[in-house]
Amino acid sequence: MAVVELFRALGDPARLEMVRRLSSGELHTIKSVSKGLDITRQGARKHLQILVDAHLIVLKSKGRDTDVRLDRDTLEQGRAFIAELELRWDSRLEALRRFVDGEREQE
Amino acid sequence: MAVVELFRALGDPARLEMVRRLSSGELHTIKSVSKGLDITRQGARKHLQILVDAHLIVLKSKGRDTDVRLDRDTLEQGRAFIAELELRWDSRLEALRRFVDGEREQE
DNA sequence: AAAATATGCAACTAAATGGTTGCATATAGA
DNA sequence: TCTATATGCAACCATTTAGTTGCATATTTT
Repeated sequence: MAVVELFRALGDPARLEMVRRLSSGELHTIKSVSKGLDITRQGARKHLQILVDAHLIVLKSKGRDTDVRLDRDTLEQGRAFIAELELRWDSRLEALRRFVDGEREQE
Repeated sequence: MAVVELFRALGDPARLEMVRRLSSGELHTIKSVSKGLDITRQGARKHLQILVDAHLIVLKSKGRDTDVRLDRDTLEQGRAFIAELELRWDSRLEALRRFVDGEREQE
């Protein structure tokens, strides 16, 4: 299930921060999105690769540097997955309510 | 940031399956929610503890067994976080569009 | 052409993770 | 009361992960 990889990719402070940065404001390169994370460039690069593998970001080489952009669709899949869980949960409560109502009718 | 823990907790096949089970249908105990996951009871228990620590589930001892229920609020926080990212992303595109329009006006 | 910049890739290490086995305990059922 | 069931807890192990250092390469800038 691809959504597991997605959540796993988001489940790290450095990577989540990167995604946050990418979601807003300026265009980013590997350099800029990695800045100030308190890890080496190579460390940051590994995190970026994990985000790539989870299809959360796309890298595009552009001359000397590499542009990084967020893949909104993947983000949306994650959101939809959670929404689905919530929906199932709500339906479950609804079913329970009906069950209880049914019980009452038996009285 | 608590949402990191949440995503990390969801980023494992066994745990995600547990959450899926909990989201729908029947009431669950530690036993039932762990059934058929191809790991030992103790292994499953560790996963459940991670879900507890991430506030995704709540355990409640009830006689011999322990009820497990999903915490919808935490799920919702995760969904809201992603929604926020998407919103920022969309605003960013919007700002870019306005920028491009501005450029045109200069012509 | 030389220097600076942005990157890639591989090898290595420490710590975290996912899993196990083994043993103890409390409640339910016969 | 005896047995079965559902659980807790700790120690241990293998693998993965997050991080590093070191070196190579391509593109800009001066």
